[in-house]
Amino acid sequence: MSDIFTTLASSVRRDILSMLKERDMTAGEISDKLTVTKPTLSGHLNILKSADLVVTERQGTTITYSLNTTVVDELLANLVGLLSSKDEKE
Amino acid sequence: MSDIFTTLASSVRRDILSMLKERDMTAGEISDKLTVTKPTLSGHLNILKSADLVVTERQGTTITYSLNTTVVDELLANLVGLLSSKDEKE
DNA sequence: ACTATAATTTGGTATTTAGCAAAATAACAA
DNA sequence: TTGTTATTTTGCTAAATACCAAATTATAGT
Repeated sequence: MSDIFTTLASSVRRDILSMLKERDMTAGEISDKLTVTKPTLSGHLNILKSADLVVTERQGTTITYSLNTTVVDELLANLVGLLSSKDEKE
Repeated sequence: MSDIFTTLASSVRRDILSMLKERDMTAGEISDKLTVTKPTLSGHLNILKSADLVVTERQGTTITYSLNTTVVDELLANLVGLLSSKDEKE
């Protein structure tokens, strides 16, 4: 729960998540859409993977990244728990 | 929208938001509950204020902090927009 | 004006993070 | 095994962030 927020603190990583929300993509395809170099992108992908927000599957020389929808849904539930409510007194 | 995530990246700031979710508190009261020094806390409160997540009201020498519930609700809506859905094809 | 209390600002150091180029690894084909 | 493509790891520098102590501001009481 804790490091998910630091994971989301980067706009590059948020952009990646938005793209993967639409469709699965290889690292190269993601790289084509962003301005950072491939090594930099690879670092971001690693962070997303460590946070369990994405999963990977290798097909030959390419690696396809996809959203881990289960964890993303959990994250949203946690966010709502963190910030909403407060309705106890009114 | 962008810097709200960097604002939430700090556990100290998330703790402050959780506390303010329960009740309004002065800077001193918040400080009593946390391990950081007052100057450090003041910096965090400034960041929360700049992100429009909290509002302040001075009463004499004390300053009371409260959640800006309007903006917090907007934030939650944006988060859901960023991460959920993807249901277009299924 | 003087003192006390609450909170913030200033100035500085240390840790973390993001970024790149160059080198390395993985899978495959010839 | 040599070469090619896709991706990652390594090594490094620059920028951002967090933290604290000391100094400062703001308000109220005497």
